Parts: sequence; C-alpha cells; structure tokens
Amino acid sequence: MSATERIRIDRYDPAEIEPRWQQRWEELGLHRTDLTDTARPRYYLLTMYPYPSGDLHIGHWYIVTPTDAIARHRRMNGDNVFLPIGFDAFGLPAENAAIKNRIHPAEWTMRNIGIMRRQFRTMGATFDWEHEVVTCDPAYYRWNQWIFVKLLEAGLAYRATSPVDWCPNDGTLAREQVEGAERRCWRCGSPVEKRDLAQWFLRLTRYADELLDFTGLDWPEPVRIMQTNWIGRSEGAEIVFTVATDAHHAGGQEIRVFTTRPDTLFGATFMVLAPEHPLVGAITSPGQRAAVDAYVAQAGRETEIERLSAEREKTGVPTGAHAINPVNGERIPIWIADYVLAGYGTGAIMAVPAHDERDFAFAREFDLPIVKVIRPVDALEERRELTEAYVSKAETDVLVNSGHFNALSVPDGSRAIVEWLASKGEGRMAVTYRVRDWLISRQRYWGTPIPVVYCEADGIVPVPPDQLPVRLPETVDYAGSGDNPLRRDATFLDVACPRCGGPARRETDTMDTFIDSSWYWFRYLSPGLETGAVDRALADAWTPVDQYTGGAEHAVMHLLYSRFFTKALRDLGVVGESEPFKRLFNQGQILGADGERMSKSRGNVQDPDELVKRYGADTVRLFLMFMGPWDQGGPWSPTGIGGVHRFLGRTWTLVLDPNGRESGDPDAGKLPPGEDAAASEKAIRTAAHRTLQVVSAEYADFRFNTMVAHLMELANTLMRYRGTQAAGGAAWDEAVRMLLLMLAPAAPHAAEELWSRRLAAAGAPWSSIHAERWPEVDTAAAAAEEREVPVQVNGKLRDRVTVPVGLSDAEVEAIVLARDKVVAALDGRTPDRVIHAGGGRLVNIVVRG
RNA sequence: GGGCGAGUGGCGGAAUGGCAGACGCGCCGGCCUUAGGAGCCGGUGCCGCGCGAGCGGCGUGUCGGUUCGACCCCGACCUCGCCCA
Repeated sequence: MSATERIRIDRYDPAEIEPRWQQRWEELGLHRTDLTDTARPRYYLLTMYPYPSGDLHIGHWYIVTPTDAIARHRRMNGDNVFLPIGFDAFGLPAENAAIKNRIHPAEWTMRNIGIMRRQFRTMGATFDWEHEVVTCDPAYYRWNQWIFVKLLEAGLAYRATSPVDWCPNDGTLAREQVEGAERRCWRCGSPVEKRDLAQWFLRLTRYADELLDFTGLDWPEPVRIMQTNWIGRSEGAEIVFTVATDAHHAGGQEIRVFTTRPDTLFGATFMVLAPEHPLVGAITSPGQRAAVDAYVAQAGRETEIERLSAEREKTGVPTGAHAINPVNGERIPIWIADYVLAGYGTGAIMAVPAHDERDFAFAREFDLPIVKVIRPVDALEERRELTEAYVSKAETDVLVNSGHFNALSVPDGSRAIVEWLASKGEGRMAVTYRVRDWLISRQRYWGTPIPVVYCEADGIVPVPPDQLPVRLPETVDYAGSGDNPLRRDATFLDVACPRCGGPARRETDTMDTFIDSSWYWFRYLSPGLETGAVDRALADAWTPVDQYTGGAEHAVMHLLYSRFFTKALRDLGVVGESEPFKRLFNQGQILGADGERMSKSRGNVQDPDELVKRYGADTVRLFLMFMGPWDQGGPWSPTGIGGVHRFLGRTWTLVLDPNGRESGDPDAGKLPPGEDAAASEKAIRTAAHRTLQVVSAEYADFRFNTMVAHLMELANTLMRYRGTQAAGGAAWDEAVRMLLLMLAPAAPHAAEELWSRRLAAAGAPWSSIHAERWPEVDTAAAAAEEREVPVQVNGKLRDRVTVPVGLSDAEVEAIVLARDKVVAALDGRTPDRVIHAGGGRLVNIVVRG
C-alpha cells in the first residue's frame, strides 16, 4: 500500500516551487513597505549593503537569508518592516578591472549590479527593491557633495597639509586602512610610505567625547570597547618647559608636553623630542649637529611599529640643549629619540625614568639620573634602588622627593601640581585623543568628486548647491595606473569660478567611499528625492534603524564614521537623531574551506548555485541557519546539508500524506505503547505548543540553529504519529499548521507551497502564509502533567523518577528516598541534607562518610 | 606586549550554576526495493563487566579554587582567532 500511497503525492521539487512563488510574491508586493503607514509599529531592518563584485557567494547568503527570516518573522508579528538593499558601488576593484580590461568602471559596476540583482532574487529575500540605492549614481553622490559643502560651511571640513600614509597603487589611505606590523595597504598589500600632501579632513575629533557615549545603544560589548579604544581619550595635563640659555644659543623657546602623570613631574630628569620635532634644528648645539642630523635621517626610514616596540634597545642622541623643569627649576638635558612620535601628542615628552618603562630603559642605556617620586603608602624600603620602573595606578600611592607636594596622594598631587603650574601660566589640565580627524581625500577617479574649485582670485570656493552634482567625466583615460586620471582631464579640470567667473581649476581628489556608507540608510527612505539628501519627516518616523546586521570587521571604520555623520547631520539640521543604529548584531564570517577569508585571489570562493540547483534555496537558507550560531561563522563545508533537506522532505510528507505508512517501521500505524487516542492527541498538542514557545524566543534572539533543531524535533514527533488514528485529527491538524507557520520565515517557499495546498484541500480561498499572524501559545497545552526528576547522591546521578507535577518538595522527597537505587547508594547512611534545586528540577541528597 | 573572544564525541554543534553531548552529519544494523547516491525504523562519547535486561568507572584544553552541585563562576597556565600596539 505504501508504494501506491507514495505515488499519489508528488515529490518535493524546489526547482519548480521556488521561482513560481518568488514571482507571485513580487506581483503581490509582499516585499514593498508603505513608509507612511503608522498604524503598525515600524521595524527598520538594515543589512550592510554589498560591494558589487559581480558574484554572490555563500557568504552573502549567510548574511542575507537569516536577515530575511527576521523580516518575515516580524511581519507575521504585525510590524511594518522595511528591509532595503543597495550597492556600495564606488571603490577600487572597479578601477582595477577598468585598467586591466579597458572597460569603464561604471560599465563594469553596473553590469555586476545587474548580475547580483538577479542572484539575490534566487534567495527569496523580501528586499524592497523600489528603495534601492546605488552610490555611484550621480543621484546619490550629488548628496555626498551637498553634505560636504554643508560641512565645509559649518567648519566641519577643512584642508590641511599633513603627512599621509601613501600606497603606490591606491594613493592616500586612512589610518585604519593601513594594516599589520608591516604597515601594508588593506586593499592591495603594498608597503605603505609617508608623504606630505594637502588633503581634505572632516572634523571627527570635535565629536570624540560624544562618540564615547553609547547610552541607549544595544550594541555588542566588543564593538563598544574597540571604538572606545580607538578614540583613546586620555586625561592629563599639558606642561610648558622652557629651553635654557646655553653657550650656543639664547634659549627661551617653549616645549609643550602632554602627560597623564603630572604627579611625577619632580621625577622628570630629561626630555625627549621626536626626531621630526620642529625645534630640533634650532636648539641643537654645534658639537651635536652631525650626530643629530644622522639620527634624524635614520629614524625617518623606520616604521612606527619598530619605533614603539618596548623590547627594542633604546636609541637616541643628546641635542646638547637643556630645558628648565618648571616645578623645581632644574636644568635637564634634551634628547631626541625615535620612541617619541611626531604625530602623537605634542611630539615631545618629559621623561620620568623611575615611573615609566620606556623612559627607564632609556635612562639605563644612557646613564641618565633616575629619581623616585612615587611610592606605595606603606612601603618602608624607600631607599632601595629600582630594578625596573615603578608603574602603578594605585590611588593610595604618595608623592616623595616632590618639594612641598610630598606625602600627597597621586590624584591629589596631580591636581595640586597642575593647579600650581596653571597659576604661573606654565600648565593646564588637558585631554588628548588617539583618534584623528577623518582624512577623506583619495587620489582616484572612481569616487565622489570633492565639490570645490581653486580660483586664482578667490582661493578655495565650494561649488554652490544648485550646481551639484559635480559629475565624473564619462570618458576616462587610464594612461598610467596609480595616477588619478582626473588630473589629466582638461574638460574636467578647467572651470569658471562660481564666485567671480574667473579661471579656476577643479579639485581632482575624490571622497573616501566610507562617506557613501555613512548615511545611506537615510537615503533608502527616499532614494529619488531631488529636493534634499534626506526626507526629514520620513527620517524622523523611521530612524534610528531598529536593527542593523553586519560583520564585526567594520567595528571601527564604517560604524564609527556612521555615528559621526549622524551627529554632524543632526547639527546641520538635516536629521533629528544622534545615533544611526539602535541595535547592532555582528554575524560571523563564512571562511573558505581552507579556513581563510574567501577571495577570488585565493580561489576559495564558494558558489551556492550548485547547491541551490540540487537542493533548492530553502534548504540552503535553512542549512546556513542550522550550521551554528549566527555570530560565529566559520569555514564553509556543505557536509550535512542533506539533513535539513530531508527535514523539508519529511515536512512535505507530513502535510500531504499524513495517513501513509512507512514500510521500514515495524510499529507503523500503531500509537506509542501505553497511549490511547486521547493521550496521543494531548501529546501532539503539548509538543506543538512547547515548540512554539521556544521557537518564538529563538527567532527574537536570532538563535536560528536551535530554532531549526526544535522544528526538526516537532517534525520527528509528528512522524511517529503518522499513519496512526491520531494523524489527521484536530491536534495533528493544528500542529501541522503551526509547524508551517514557524517554518515560513526560514523556508518561505516550501511553507507557502504546503500552505496553499492545505487551503486548496480544505476548499478555502488562497492567501499567503507570509501574511498570516504568528500563532499564539496555549500555555495550558504546553504545560506537562508529569516530570522526570533526576536524583543525585552527593552530586552524582543515581536515579530518575517520574512524578506528577504539583507535588510538594516533601512529597517528592518521600518518593525519592524510597527508591531502590537511592537506598543502595545511601548504603544505610542517613541523609544530612536534601536539596530541591531549580524549582524542583533536580534532587540532590547530601550524606557524609 | 596589551585588550576582547573561543576551546565540549569522528565532524558541525546543544546545554551558561542543576540529567553533558539536544538537533544534524558520518558510521553500524534493519525494513522496503530489480536496484539504491531515494525513503523509513533502530543504534552510536570513551573504557570495563555481563549471554542478557543492565551495571560500574571515566569524560567539556591543563592545574587549582568557590559550591550540596561547575562545560558554566573565580585564579593561574596552554592553544587558537580577532582587534590594537
């Protein structure tokens, strides 16, 4: 009979089902969001937009399909969900491809976007394509330029000459685009050099303190820590040293130093300037000139990493000059050494060898005096010689050898010394930050042109808003790679000054592509708006983004820039919010089978098309969710995908052939031993409602791997009743309905197909499962009548007892103590204590001897 | 060198103070089959004892601690990953 039964239902055939429903959903507009609908709670769900590399690999599926499941789940819960998508379309790969294949970057990019749009459709993701944003479109980058002009007017953008990290291929790099101890370019891996260039900066440091405040943000702790460290606020004092009069010069110049330890000022026995410090030339004595020049030249060739290494032997040269320590008037020698960096703080330090490791090593190396000025409050061995720097953060430590500040505690001493110096105009409380202003100039073609012109008469003139966008020229001549072709393009370069009409030249630098991604979620709301960058009313209604999902690799770049931009746009009056993303989730990264990052150059890119063809999109979606926790990622292996495919096949069978019997099961058609029909009905209801209880929580917490496991368990349970008198009953029917509803967000096509067949079988009109309400838990049904109590003796499991729920601890105890195994384990001893743990979840009998 | 995170069967993983190994893969046995790379049922941490139902011991990177009870909390260490120097 099973054979004929089997033939009557058709097989689960995703290749036929999936495209059909994808088309139907599109016609239905399931993915489209009415942003003006305020009747339902909004849910702005954002996933980091992809770079249009032209191939959608398994990593994209891993990012997107759980996000789509979240969207579908929230819709079923009554939210008005907005799930947009777009393309981060400016950037280097397009230019590299252009140079290599003699194709325009725009053509390469738009062709890739076309490919990826089609590939995205095969996932069954409910993106609202009508709100798509493509950043290389002038309709988008025009507003980058508009924002830039506004920032310039507000004093938040400026031009300055500074040493920049320079890659021979990719031009200027931001600090975080330089990677590793070898200081290599994040894109091409070339060694990075230093160059002096006039560059555009955004004044991110103005927001440093505000960026340290994460109040109200539900973000992963590691990201908050990384941003906090990146900003690197340190409190201390700026102290003014004066160069002493010497035989070879008059002195009197001021040297400012920043220190976090003004309490150790009496222990400053020498000063160290960075070799690049501007005063070095002026103060060096004739006798030291040759040695200093040689040292400066050598230091210029070293990397920062080499220079800052704590283990490395200290090198340095005395300048021959001295400075006056402002607290005690002592003459202290001024050295130059490479462990002080020009770009950090003031490029000069006061050296306190007794209380700083590197200063200590330096003093030892060059036999400079070491004076202890801090000691633990109760230490007696004050006189002993230090074998290493005493670096302590204990607030109870006290000052010694510090004149009338002796015996003050470290915090009190710090304060008193700075106050005293401030009264003499020789110091003040100060705060410094590690983070720098954001260098946005890039010497590339394929980016947003920075909208300023250089006029012979008026100097720097921003392009007026009504003349935006400044478009990229449509022809591009890549004569020499690594050079910006805009610099050779006369039609682009030569322009009339917008102010005086005189001859002027365009800026040829383009913007860092992180500008594009720093506000794109605002633009999603009104991508075609021509009267402004952001529709303020929609932004007020829909931002901050409720949930952002993306990789942790963007912890300090994109995510910090986005926060900065939001605050700057707020201050420009463009938006009302101060933070971009209320809740952030970092999904893990799928690596190649070799455990390395997937990349075309490594040849380990995993293509999902083969799997989709063989198993269908639903199986791939479900498998990616089932693999492990979403925030974990890991090396890709399709081993085990057959398991989830079988699960979908079982679900198919359960819905379409509940009364069929499997020939492989000797108990097929029989209820489980000891169960009558009523008990089976009850067991099915309990299983379904318990599953709903946990699965609802798992969707909400993005715990998709266990969510899928629990759906499998429910299907396995139902499988046990298939072909019995319980199959097709009311409880069975409810359980199958719930299983499909719970499956719908994760495996949308299969759930929709089975749903439609159920409706058809019942003679009901069709409606989409994705428009259904999420089912309600019947807590009474989910509750059990009996429970199994594990019994431990001295913490070791000895027995398990099934008892009715609702017994008192004393009643349970009486049952437990009478059990054979418990009696045997006690071996005649009397229990000292009986612990009923976790609300009766477990009993532990404690006995001595 | 510093910060953060992770370490559990042959494999992916579950359990975050209370039955370690849910769910799945793989493997073993069976059913159904002309056939099985389909489907279904059962078994499966390791070691030992027993014909057997079963019984006992060990077990979450290592060592120590807290607790009636520790994969989970604390301390030290080892290994790996990420971020920063």
